[in-house]
Amino acid sequence: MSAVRGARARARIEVTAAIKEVARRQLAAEGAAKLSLRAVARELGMVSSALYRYFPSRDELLTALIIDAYDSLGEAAERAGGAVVGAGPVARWIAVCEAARGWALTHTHEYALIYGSPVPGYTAPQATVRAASRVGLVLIGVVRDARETSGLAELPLPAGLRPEAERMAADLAPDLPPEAALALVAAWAQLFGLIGFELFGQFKGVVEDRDAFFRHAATQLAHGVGLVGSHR
Amino acid sequence: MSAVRGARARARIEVTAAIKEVARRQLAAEGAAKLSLRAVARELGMVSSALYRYFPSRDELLTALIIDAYDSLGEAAERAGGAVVGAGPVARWIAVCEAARGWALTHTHEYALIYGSPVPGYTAPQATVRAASRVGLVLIGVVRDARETSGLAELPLPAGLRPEAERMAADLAPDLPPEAALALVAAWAQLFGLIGFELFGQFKGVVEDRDAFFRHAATQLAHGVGLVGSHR
DNA sequence: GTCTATAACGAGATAGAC
DNA sequence: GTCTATCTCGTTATAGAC
Repeated sequence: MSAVRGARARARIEVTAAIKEVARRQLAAEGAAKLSLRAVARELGMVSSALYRYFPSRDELLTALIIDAYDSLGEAAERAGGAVVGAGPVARWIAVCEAARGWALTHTHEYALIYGSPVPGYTAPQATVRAASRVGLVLIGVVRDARETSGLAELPLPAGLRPEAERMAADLAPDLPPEAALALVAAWAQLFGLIGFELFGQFKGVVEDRDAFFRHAATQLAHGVGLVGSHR
Repeated sequence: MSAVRGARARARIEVTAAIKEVARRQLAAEGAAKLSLRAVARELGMVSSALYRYFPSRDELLTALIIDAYDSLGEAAERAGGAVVGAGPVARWIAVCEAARGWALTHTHEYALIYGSPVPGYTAPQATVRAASRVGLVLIGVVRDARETSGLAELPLPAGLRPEAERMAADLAPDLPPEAALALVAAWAQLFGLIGFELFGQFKGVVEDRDAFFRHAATQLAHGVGLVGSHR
């Protein structure tokens, strides 16, 4: 009985994974807007109605793909942040940024899914928020650790932004000073500006040595959030 | 004869404009991936084959929309940069950034078209490059002027990046020091990271006072490219 | 209980004959 | 330029296999 349940559960997991894999291929070929349950079913040798046992709607399949993408990126960032605990905070920051960029370069279409144009007619449910925040949390962690070891540089905080910055800090990192939370959110967005521009072709004809360019920009971002010290 | 030609030319311009306007509405409703000449024709009461007299293919229509979007954004940035010539360089920089953000907030779908995920199966032709560079040129102009008046702060230039930075400067702004060109390209990408995150919903639940937040981030970007002085 | 297959719906796109 | 026949799609109801 429980063995049967186990077998069934295993089969279910496998089919679910196969569906998502094929859907990701479709994503790459046709884009998220044209992701079609029928085409996925066809490629799997199933009938479209059978997919509804696994995903109650096309939008739920999209949501699953989005969450998977955020988690995959988040895991890459977390791994990178954990692998260099011994190094200085700037080096750790750069490692996390480079992990995010590396993931994006090897998962172009999943990146487009989560950070590119919204899919028309689809609105991301609350369920995606947790996964979406993972990279940001890693960056926060780097700054938090740096504060305890090397210390943080002084950061500006315009009077008008103090309430906003304090709310941000309360929500995201209660142990950090508000100006650090503020700078972190900005750096977080700017990081993905760099990655997106490279990925989506805006650097064509402009930036040649993209590895070195990114490393330098990431270093500047690190300084922007108050990290200090050599990046070696 | 020439009057007829004039009338014909005028009609052609009007129809072309109408086609693009309807196409932009489609862009908003269905996304660029699903932009269909047939649907545009239907909405105009024309037959799809008639559209081919104006745009030889769907891709050419897309290209026209992309160039229009870049030009519209570029014009907004240029106007903003020109309107505050008297002010300090930081204020000018912020004005240009805010113009870009303002345009993006009021032209969400056109923004998605040019800075969002690439349209599957479409590759932008060389013809889009000129229009795409306009915002960047305005930012370069602000730094150029600042260099002659208030001067620029010192900027870092890692040894390994010197060749890249010199090539950038040669291509984009031969009168600027290489480290300024480097910082400008990074700031340019980061600016659109901020705008894209706000537009595409990444700031939901994170940034509340978005006007003030953006102004602060833009100020930091200004400092990042070496601009100095008050932002009043 | 859990799954897959058949068939159908209403809507929309598409190709080709006329 | 119009019409029609044939495709696609998401989704549901239903019936039967394991």
